[in-house]
Amino acid sequence: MIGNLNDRSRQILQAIIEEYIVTAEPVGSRTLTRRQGVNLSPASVRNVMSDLEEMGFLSSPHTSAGRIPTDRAYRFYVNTLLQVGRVSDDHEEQLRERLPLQGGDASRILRETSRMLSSLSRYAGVVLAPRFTENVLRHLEFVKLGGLRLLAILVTEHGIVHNKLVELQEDISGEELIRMTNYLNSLLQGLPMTEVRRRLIEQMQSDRVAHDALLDRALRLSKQALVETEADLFIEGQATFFNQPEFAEAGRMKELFQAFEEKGQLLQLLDRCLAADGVQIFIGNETNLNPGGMSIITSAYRSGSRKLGVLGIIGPTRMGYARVIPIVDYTARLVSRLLNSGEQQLPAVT
Amino acid sequence: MIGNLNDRSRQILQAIIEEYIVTAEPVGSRTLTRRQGVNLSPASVRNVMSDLEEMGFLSSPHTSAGRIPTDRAYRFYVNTLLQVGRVSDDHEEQLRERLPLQGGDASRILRETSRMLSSLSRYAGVVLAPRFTENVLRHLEFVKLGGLRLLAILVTEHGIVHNKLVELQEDISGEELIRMTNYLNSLLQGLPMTEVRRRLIEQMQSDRVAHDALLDRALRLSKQALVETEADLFIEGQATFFNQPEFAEAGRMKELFQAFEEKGQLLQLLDRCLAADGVQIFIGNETNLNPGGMSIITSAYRSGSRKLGVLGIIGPTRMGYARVIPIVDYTARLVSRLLNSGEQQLPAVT
DNA sequence: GTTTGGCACTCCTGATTCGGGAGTGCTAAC
DNA sequence: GTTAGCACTCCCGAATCAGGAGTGCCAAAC
Repeated sequence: MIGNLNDRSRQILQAIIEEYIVTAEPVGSRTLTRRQGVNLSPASVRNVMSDLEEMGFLSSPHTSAGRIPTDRAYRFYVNTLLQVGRVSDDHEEQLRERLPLQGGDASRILRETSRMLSSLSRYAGVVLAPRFTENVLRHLEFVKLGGLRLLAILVTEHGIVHNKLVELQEDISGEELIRMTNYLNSLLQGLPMTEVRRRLIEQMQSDRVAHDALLDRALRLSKQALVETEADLFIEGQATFFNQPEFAEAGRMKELFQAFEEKGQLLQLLDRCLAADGVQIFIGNETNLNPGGMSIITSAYRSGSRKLGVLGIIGPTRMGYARVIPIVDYTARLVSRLLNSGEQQLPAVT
Repeated sequence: MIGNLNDRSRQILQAIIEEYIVTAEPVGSRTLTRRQGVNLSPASVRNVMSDLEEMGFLSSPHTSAGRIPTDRAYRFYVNTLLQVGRVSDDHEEQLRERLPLQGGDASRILRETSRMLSSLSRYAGVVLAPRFTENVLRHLEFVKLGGLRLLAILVTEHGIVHNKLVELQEDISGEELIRMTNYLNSLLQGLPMTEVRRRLIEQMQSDRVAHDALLDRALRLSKQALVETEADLFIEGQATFFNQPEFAEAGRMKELFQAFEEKGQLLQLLDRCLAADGVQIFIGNETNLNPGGMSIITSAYRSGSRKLGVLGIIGPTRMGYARVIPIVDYTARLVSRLLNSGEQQLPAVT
């Protein structure tokens, strides 16, 4: 049934969608004919619109209003009508210039990415930081704090730092700590996190460890430190939703912001996005987000073939897809490069 | 002029404020007399109200509406009328139970604190993480990432971790790195950050360093790593503002959320709060926040006599001060204890 | 047979009107 | 000093109304 549209219907559907994206008002036949590119009488357009409505591409808020596109229409639009261009030179320049933050560690770059996504798209930007478990361990360090508290610091390949507090039952000397750290690093460095866990358990049963209480303790401590933490999620530009008339109603807006604060739904959705390749687009109800009427456009950033995380933008379903898709696409590529190589133009140190 | 109020005026002012805090509607003389505790006729009340208005404690939105308290009234209320109780047992229990997060590092505890502040007060919670510069350095570590990138990790006394990326001009061996790290730690550990900088510069001019290129390099690297980062600020429960009728208007709400996203103003304000002792209250315009009509109640959390950061709540000026002040006060004490000693009930490790 | 003009009808929207309610200030009586 | 009474003000919500934009359908035109 989809795609079962002749040229004229497509043209009109496209015109309606694009008009609606700009005005946020139901589009009437008359309005449409005034648009450049539609050379038909209102009555003809009405016939086509009526068909489109029957096919589920349009709906009317009430009898004598214009039509608005359904989720299905947007889906069709994105899949077959839309032609995506390249990112504009200006946007490209801004991204290349502002993303490689001076002395920025990975989290700061990701947060700034979220800001940039928002400011360029004029919707909200989202960046899901690399899942801890999907990463390669670069370094493991224990730092003694006051009392019996020990801070475990884990650094992944791409400079993402995680830390976790563990409480000791009995004190440990500085030398023991160093020995532990050395042992663990030689054991675990360079392993993907998924491997790390396995290696720990394996090692616990080895002879060497059975005869060395300190090593045993080290393994148990690091197992503690590896408990998965909640994923970091940067959302910036939430306030852009105040510009969208479809969220003008206070109740909707409240729901929206509560969803943003809670993050659970969003994390789930972004996990789905992470699974797929290339630019992902979820439209309206496809997102399963609670206050409906939102779409999300994402792309994974990666290191070689391994996906690190996901970034993109969230806006109303009535969104400038053509404009935004290239931004997301380009940003994902750029961030991939930034996190991987030393492309950052940092002030060098001798 | 302030305090120049007889008993009856005070009683009435208090009644008006408390009524307005609950209803968010201008309070009329008639309404007030129906309130328990006011045994006067509406006409008498009107006389008093008229006086209070002239003194700047009340204002009327228009001729025939009731009166609403001015900032000045709230200030008077907070200073002299209000009697602050203790935090409720239930709240105390919730805080003691949920704040010592399993394996939570300091930032997670602070974020959770912000959430708790919001959920108990039903306003927005804010927590300003310890300023880097106000802290004592516990440990300094360099981790080599891919290429010539080096990740500097700084841990403060209370387990706050900062990290910064620096780019090397020429490669460095693992051994050299260890030597560097050892040297720096022995030099800087235990020093307050303000001292650290001084010590670095002092050391750079010493004989020992002049004859050892590696040490020189180490000093320069750590100087880079010490560039101040923006302070972390956790705001949770922003959506509570949707429940406040005075922010119902979309324009105000938009301004509010933009201010929250931008954080600059808020940081400034919290810095002011950090300067003072005990529970700080800024009312309405005293906050200098952009969308007016907000108040903030804060208290510093500390380590011994040194203040680490500030936490509190932000709500509309029309806020349940009596209810909220004890929450903020207690939370600040609790967080101070949590960050300082090993009071956290973590699963122990042998 | 597609396209189009015409027409009756629907429904939202914004402006206007209007009465009730709540509150005020003033005055005079207690 | 306190209070009852009274005239007046102003907001607020409901009701009304006209205008505009849009629709569906039909019949004529191409």
